[in-house]
Amino acid sequence: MPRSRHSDALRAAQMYYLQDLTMDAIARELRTSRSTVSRLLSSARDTGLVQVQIRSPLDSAPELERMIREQHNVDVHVVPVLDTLNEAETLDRVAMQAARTIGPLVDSNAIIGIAWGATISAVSRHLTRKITHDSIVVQLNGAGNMQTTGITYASDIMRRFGIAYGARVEQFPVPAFFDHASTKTAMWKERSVRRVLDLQDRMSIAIFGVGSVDSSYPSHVYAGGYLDENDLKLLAGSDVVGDVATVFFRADGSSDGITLNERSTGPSHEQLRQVRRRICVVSGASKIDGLRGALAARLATDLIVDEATARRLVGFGDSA
Amino acid sequence: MPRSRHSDALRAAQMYYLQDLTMDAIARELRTSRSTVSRLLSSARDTGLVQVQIRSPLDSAPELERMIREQHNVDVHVVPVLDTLNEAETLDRVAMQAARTIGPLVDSNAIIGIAWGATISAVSRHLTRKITHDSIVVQLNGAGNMQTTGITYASDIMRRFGIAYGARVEQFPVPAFFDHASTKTAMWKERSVRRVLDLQDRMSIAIFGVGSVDSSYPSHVYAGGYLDENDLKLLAGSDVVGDVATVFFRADGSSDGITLNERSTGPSHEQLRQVRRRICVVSGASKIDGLRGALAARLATDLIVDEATARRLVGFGDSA
DNA sequence: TTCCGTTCTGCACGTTTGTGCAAATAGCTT
DNA sequence: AAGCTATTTGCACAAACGTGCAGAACGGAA
Repeated sequence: MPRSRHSDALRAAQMYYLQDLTMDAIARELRTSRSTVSRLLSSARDTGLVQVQIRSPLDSAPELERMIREQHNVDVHVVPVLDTLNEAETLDRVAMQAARTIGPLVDSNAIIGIAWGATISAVSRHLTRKITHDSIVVQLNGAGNMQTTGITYASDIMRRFGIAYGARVEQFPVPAFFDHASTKTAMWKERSVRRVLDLQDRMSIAIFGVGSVDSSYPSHVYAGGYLDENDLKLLAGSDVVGDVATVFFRADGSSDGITLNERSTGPSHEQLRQVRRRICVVSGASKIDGLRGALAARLATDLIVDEATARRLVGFGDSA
Repeated sequence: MPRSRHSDALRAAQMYYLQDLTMDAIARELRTSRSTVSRLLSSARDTGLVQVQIRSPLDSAPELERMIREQHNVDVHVVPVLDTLNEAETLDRVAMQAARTIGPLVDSNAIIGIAWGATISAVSRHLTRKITHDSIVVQLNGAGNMQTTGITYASDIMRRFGIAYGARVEQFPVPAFFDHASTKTAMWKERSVRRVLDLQDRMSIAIFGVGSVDSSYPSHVYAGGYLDENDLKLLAGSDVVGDVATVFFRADGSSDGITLNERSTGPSHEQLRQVRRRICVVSGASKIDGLRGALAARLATDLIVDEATARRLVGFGDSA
């Protein structure tokens, strides 16, 4: 970047955030206008030059967070939102806070696995930039369905992550579900596919939402033409409560004997649990059953969740 | 710490910094006035709940920083200041930025060694709080002189560090220099003194300025009645250019044969070099000779310095 | 309970900051 | 060099913010 532009942004940021000067004073030192300084600072913020972090000392964390942390053994971030907000607004705010919470966790040489979905799509729209080296963003599960190849939707998400972290993007150009398990077996031996699977094996961070069967704001998976009537009947008959990356589970976290999973392209739960950092983003109380299942399956090490859902999770529906 | 006050500050901080809401919107959600939110946020900032960090990606660091980093093998933070500012203003801004730069380096269980002096005193006035557990702040060198015990001056500095990091404070109630080296030898065997020396041995962070002999803004050491005429003559006759924690060195970093050091209560350079993180704060171009010596002696791992002095250090006195 | 000292709150005002817009500048192409 | 487009700049205005002050709420002590 224009050498002087970037270094001015750095100087301005230091003076503003570290020395408490006003933009006016900075403008004079930099011999430019105050508005330019305002813009320099905002560019410093969203190129990740300035990093704002909120560190709630664990021992003074609110009751709610402590309870979830202990009951489910996850690092939890409760996003404060009025429970009167509608689902879309809540999602937006959860997504924004999630994006900023994820930022500091991403490092150079990371391999970041991303599951597509409404929640993660929202997150991808709020990422702040952070320059890393040799990071890779890898898609966790196929996005094709009967109508489309799903490329644009999923790849937009992937691309945004790639841009934000300066990372290479590896798409996964397969359908979400194969029609026949045998096709999957065959494809999984193809070298082009293996390359992606190998990356998934080595990923250091996974980021995903959860699908919930009874969600009133239904996940793409259940509504978007990924499954046919037969599949849906199958699901209904097997106590499935939700999915992570199109791999289904029951309320107790188990997933053995769910035949649909054999045709799914997402990573098995066992494989997912190998990942050091597994970040689950959940917004909306209707996902509560799916979330419970995912936690029971120990799929997440970190949970970012709106306050109302967090309350439901520990049992009390209203005030603190 | 009224439970609700602190947790409101946390919520407000999350909404403001992580969700980009305005204070007005936050006030409505919290059912309070906007001004209260403003105050909540500022308390969140200076209790360390909100941490602002500036991370200049090393490879895009300005020329100046890179040169110093390579020439002297230190992690350097150049504080941007107009070179037209007077010494006092420069000191203030360097001190503020130093305080905020040090913050993130302090962790729980740290043993922090502090040298008193005009520079560190200024730093101590700008520390932002950060809650740690079981940290200890230990004084590196005595502050007594012929007129006073030096207790109040040095202990104010120490106390401020202690408060900022919630750390226990260990003073060092000895003079800056003994009149007789033999007294030092004797005292160094006393258990009350040993306790402090043992802490110094185990310190994980040391924070100090440098004294420079020719400083036009003379260090306390050279002006404050710590040394008598004889001592000063001794110094003049031995090529001394400066000191760190009242231990002197020459331009090449050597300190052998400087007899005054045998009576000084500060840690030997050898001992200081054992410390993992050694942060040197320097403000004012008149300290350049002292700084050069300190760097030659490899006393610092981190250097925080004003821009004008940094320029002099690498040789070009003016513009970039 | 009343009293008094302390802390907290909201208001009002002045200051600081974000941003649409038009002019200026920089970067390319011909 | 001229011409064209894409950025960048400063201005002016509106929005957002910090803070002194006076009154309210709180927390003991008598």
